[in-house]
Amino acid sequence: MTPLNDEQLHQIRDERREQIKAAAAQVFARKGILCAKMSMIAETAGISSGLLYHYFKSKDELFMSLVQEALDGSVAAVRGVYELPGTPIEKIRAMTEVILDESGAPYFLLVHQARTSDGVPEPVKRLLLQYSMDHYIELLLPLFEAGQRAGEIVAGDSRELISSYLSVLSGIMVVSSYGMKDYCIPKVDRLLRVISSH
Amino acid sequence: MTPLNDEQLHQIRDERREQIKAAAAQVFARKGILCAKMSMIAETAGISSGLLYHYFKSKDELFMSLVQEALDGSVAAVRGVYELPGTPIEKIRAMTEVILDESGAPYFLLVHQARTSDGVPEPVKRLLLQYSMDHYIELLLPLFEAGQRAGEIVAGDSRELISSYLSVLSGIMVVSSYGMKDYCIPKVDRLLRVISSH
Amino acid sequence: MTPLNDEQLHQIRDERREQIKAAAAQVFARKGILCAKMSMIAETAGISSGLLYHYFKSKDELFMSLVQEALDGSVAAVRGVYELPGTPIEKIRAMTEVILDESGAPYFLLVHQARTSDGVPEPVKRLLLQYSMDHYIELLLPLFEAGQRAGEIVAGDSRELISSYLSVLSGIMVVSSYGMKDYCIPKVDRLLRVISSH
Amino acid sequence: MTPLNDEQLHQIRDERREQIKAAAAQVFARKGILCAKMSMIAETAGISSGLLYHYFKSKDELFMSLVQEALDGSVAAVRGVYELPGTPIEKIRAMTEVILDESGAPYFLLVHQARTSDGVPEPVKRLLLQYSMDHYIELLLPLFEAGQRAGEIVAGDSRELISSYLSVLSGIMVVSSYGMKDYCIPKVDRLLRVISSH
DNA sequence: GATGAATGAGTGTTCATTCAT
DNA sequence: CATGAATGAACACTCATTCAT
Repeated sequence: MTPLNDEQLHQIRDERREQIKAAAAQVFARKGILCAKMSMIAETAGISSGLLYHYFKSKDELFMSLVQEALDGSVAAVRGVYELPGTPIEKIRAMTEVILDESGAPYFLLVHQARTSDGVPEPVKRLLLQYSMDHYIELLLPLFEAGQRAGEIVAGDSRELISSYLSVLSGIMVVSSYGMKDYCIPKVDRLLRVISSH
Repeated sequence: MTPLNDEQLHQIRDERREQIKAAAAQVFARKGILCAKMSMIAETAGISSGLLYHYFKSKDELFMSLVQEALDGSVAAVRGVYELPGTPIEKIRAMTEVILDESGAPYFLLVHQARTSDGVPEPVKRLLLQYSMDHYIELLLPLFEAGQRAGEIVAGDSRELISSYLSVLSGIMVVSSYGMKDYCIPKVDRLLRVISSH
Repeated sequence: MTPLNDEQLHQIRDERREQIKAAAAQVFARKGILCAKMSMIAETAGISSGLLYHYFKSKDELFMSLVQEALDGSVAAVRGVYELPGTPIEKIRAMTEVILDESGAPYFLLVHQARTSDGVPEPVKRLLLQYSMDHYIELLLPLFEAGQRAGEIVAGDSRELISSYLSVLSGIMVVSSYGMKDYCIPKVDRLLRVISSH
Repeated sequence: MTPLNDEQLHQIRDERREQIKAAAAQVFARKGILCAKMSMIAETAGISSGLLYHYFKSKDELFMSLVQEALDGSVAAVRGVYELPGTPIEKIRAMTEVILDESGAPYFLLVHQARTSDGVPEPVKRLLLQYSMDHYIELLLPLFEAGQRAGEIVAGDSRELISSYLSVLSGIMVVSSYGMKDYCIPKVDRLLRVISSH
């Protein structure tokens, strides 16, 4: 009796969800929650605005699901640094390249928007508290300390060093995420000078 | 009962305009054009929203006049770097400190918003074309080249160097402009490592 | 694999229609036309919302078919009062009990909704004109007049008496139809006092 | 400097609020919260829909303020019964006349809608708990008991008697509140028969 | 026959802007 | 000059209805 079997239906739903999430990530990243229009997300995704609500209960829920995913991904990416080959500074260089690789830009901006915009729903705020910058600093601490011991990274307060480096990277990501020619993404080697002992 | 004379009226008018612009700069910087509400600007300025329209024809005009001012100011500030005492790198260090000094943050953010937000009125876009990053690069070129000749600044493509440095500074300004504990403003010395030859 | 024959199809169709009408009566009675959602009717009936439209062209048509049925049933019920055993007042008492018996409540409410809601489609309005309160008064007139002649019912304008009694009954049905503890259904004897001569 | 003085402003605001409340009472009473459209209230009040929101934060708040007022008024009216002249049954007759007087109908319906509709905001539900039917029964208890002692009111469970009478009255109000010729408001004497000992 | 994905018109609400005072 | 009441266009979200499968 069922005209489309469960598997087909499931596949359609999944595809649509991904299609919507991709469109939404782009729009939210650029505009922030308040300024992002659902109609614009729908248009970007190539669907009617009504259909958006078959897949996500509300703008807030859609935003939250994206932020959740971005945060999970970013933690995984940072954790993954330990699997990379090479000395500490080489690992950091590889991680930096991954971060600056523009494919992750929308997600970076998304989290930035979530951290800095008004109108962020309360559940997202709670989520962000769990993924504060300190969280990332702790994740990277062993790596930087190893680098310092190896003489590859300048001596000094490691947490402050990591915080500075991440702020620089975040800043670059944010300003360069708009596809504007005004800002450029510096070469990785230049950025590494901030922390390397040369 | 005595009607105010022209001069007094003019003075009131000027004071009000400044009062409004200060409030608007703050609100626009934090929210972007689209999300900044005229009512919020009025409230911040301590006046009625209706009065806003006696002084500025529209939100767009108000925004544009602020961007104009911020751009003029930033050019003046960058030009001023040549008046600062010391060697090239010392001048750059001083300029960096001024930029990162939070007092200039609202204007910086304002220009950033103007460059990256949607909904920016066409005249503002034209304005920004005249003040592209290249414009600042040209202004700073003699200084950086002098620094390179003096051996204070790493050798290499000076334009690319300046562009990278400005992007890093801009990024830091943007991410740290929200008073969030997540991002930190690195020490100036750390940032200078990006360009200095040590 | 063997396709169902016409008779079986017809039977399925009829069963479905009844299933839908039962669900719809319940939902319309509680919410009114405008607030009743087709999705809610579908869910109550245990079918997909799309299927609703195989059986009823539109919400309005579904509503109208229910109202038609409820009106026909109510006329039949009132006509049936003459078949009941006993004296006029005993017949009326029996009828009152049937009316207040909650099993008929959904249909009663349905007609009430049809009479009082906005958004009632024009054809339904025309239908209701044919089944005005006067129609019921005429049906009951012989019974009440017999009661008056028998001294069981208070003397006076019989039409006004019937109208008052029906209004009281309708009112009770409506306010008590929500399963709320705030309103109670009075004992039949109490209500009969309105018309009985004691 | 202030162009309209506070008093004038206050007066305009009060007038508008009353104008809106009158329109809203009418629309809410007829349609219930969910089906009442703010645009319709605005139209009924003769103002733009935007202006509604200068005076009431939301549909819910508007609804609640009306329900609050209606409940306060109804309690005051019932309490006022003790100030009326005459014997207990005469007081009740007077009170009944006041209730059935159509001027209060919209408020009656409003409370009815609040008690029975879906979509009633939580604060209103809490309000209604405080003004349950039991509340009114307690208010009227001394009066009915006095009537019973005086032999004017039939003996029996007074609370049940009051509850029945109020249900009958409420029902009449509700069904007759739509300005429909189908239902009539019975004469007060007829309704009093429900409780009087004759 | 049966499903549920898809659409689009309509509703509650916000906000830039105007205007009477 | 100054106010805030008033408007209307725009946006988030809902729901009757259609249609491919």
